[in-house]
Amino acid sequence: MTYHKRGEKGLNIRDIAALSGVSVATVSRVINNNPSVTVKTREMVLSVIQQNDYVPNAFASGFGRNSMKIVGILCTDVANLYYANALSLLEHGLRRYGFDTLLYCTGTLLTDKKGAITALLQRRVDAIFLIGSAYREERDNQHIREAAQQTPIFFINAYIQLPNVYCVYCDEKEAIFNTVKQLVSAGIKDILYLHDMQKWAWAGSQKLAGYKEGLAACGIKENPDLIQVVDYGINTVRNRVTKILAKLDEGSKFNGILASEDVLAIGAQKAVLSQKKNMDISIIGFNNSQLALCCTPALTSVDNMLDTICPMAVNMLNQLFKGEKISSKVVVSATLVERETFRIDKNSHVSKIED
Amino acid sequence: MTYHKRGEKGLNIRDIAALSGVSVATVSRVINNNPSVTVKTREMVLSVIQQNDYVPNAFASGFGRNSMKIVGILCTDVANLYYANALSLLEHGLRRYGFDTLLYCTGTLLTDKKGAITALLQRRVDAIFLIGSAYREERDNQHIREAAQQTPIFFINAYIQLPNVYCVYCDEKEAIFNTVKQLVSAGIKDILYLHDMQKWAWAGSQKLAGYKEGLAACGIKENPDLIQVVDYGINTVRNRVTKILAKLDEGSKFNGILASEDVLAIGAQKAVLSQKKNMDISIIGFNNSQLALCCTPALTSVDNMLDTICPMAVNMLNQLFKGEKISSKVVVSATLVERETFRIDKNSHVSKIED
DNA sequence: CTGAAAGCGCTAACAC
DNA sequence: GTGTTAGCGCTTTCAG
Repeated sequence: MTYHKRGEKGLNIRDIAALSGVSVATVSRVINNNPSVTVKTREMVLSVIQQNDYVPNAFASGFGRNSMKIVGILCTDVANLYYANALSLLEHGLRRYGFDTLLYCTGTLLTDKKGAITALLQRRVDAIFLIGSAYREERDNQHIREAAQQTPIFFINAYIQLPNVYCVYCDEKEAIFNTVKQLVSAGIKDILYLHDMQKWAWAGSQKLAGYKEGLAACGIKENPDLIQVVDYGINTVRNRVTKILAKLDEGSKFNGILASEDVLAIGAQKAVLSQKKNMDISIIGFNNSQLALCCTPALTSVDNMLDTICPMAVNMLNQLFKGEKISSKVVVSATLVERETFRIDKNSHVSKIED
Repeated sequence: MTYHKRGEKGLNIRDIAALSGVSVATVSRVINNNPSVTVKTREMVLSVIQQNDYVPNAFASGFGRNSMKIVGILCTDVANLYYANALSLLEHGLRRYGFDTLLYCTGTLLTDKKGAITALLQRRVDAIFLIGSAYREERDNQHIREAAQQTPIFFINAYIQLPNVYCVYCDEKEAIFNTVKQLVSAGIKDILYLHDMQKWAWAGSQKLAGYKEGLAACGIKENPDLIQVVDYGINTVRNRVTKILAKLDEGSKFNGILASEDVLAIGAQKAVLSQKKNMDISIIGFNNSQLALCCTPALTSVDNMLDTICPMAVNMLNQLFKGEKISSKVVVSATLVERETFRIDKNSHVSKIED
């Protein structure tokens, strides 16, 4: 790290200025497309830049300008299709507005989540996106509050009320609520509800509440045996459901399965498919991921609208930077994507579900 | 963008120095855990930092140090599980070495791929990772060569020979070759090969070559009808295979399917499953993605070893920075993950495949 | 339209 | 051990 010497790292703006016989200010103007430069001068400088393969240093530039044109995105795990999808949508949107994306896969440990936010603050990112409700801590969100004092924070699919944080999410409680009603309208009244609670507490409890209230709204008494907390994973769910199916006759029975995640639904489906007897059980997943397309019969799934949420959040960021006022909370409704494991029309004679 | 004034952006190192009654150098030392500072002074400064919520500017720091501790990662599409997986593995590895990850999802257009590389160069990233063979252009890789003059480039699962670029990949040709041999040993001699050629030309042709050579090695004459170029997508493949199955009797027949991607294999599986007659067709996918677990029967798939490739590449980067010599090319062998759609033991009486 | 010069926040010689 | 100070490469006022 020898100092006081340069050149090994390529040319800088000063070199280009010298080579073009203009000042650094002019070169800077050319680089930044500042109109107040003669066409002649501009082309001159440009050609010097070309010929010398000059690559302006974006950080020095952002450093001077006090904006790095970078936003940080946090998710617990990109290898999970849901986050990968959200990330993909956000990244594309942000790039269109000229922002680069700094990615942090934090896992679910609080210290790591905090660490990522601190690092992002040190990087002086222009904004932070938090994907999923894993970033809304149950107890103490002080670190979010503090971070938001430095830079705007966007929650994707989670809600929390804090200054300078903006939440855009899908109403998953309502989504489950409606889905339950649709199942019931189709004559499916005994619904096994599968969810993985341990993480993402907030979203999990929202969905569960939707299930319970949905049943209540239909005048159905909830059966505790039909609410199953499972570990995330196809096989664990498969085993669990297989066991439940085995003692079906003994007590609780069900003719529908609603899961808080496609993976769980698929695990359940495998359990059902492996039964000897040909059971007619409707299954509905959640997230409408690619996985829902891979299983056979293809999984009907609740779409939590990442396609609309993510671009929306990006737009909001842009408006914010333009100085416009933006809402601190926007919530969109989910959509049921019907595939082979449940169809509204096929299962009932009501073609529309009324509220 | 008012200049010549500060404070609105928070404190800087000079403020902390003043508040602690020491010099900026000392504060810098404290921040960077430089041991040559009295415990007393250190704690003093630290407490001042704490009390004032001072957040050092990582860019100014990297700027001085001439390393941003950032690496750029390019992939064509994070929403694709394969890339998401690779990204996840790389990101984790890099973070352990203190690097942040700048993500670019470039798509497959050359201009966008070039643009991303240029942007990364402007960001002065410490290295660039390119995931997948989509970044190895068929004709002209001049931009890669030039970029590599500025910063080391790592290809993940692709090979190209250029100064300062390092390739770590899985020998997919060999993988397909061996798989064909295993199928044949199991008595499956008529193998429908499904691949999507249009993009990732290099990887695609490698695999195809593996298929052809595999057949040749087994003394089987290749049947052009059994080599199908398809578009990526479950349903398009499903339709294609359904058509082929329909006219099975007319000409070509097959009792095995080998696909260059799990998604294709799953599409084919759906076609097979929907046949009336109970067909015994072995299916093997490629990538060993989560999708392979979702379908029923679960898909046997070739694992191209991202789990070993990615950490390995990260290690190499680290060695490179430590000044050690690293190999410009490391290639690992694939592994066949047996699931329900094909089992070596079940299908043949050879428990081991000999070369 | 162009140039001179003062920063941006931090690092690392070098001197004490 | 600690302080002084000259940069890092670029932006932006302010004069001209």
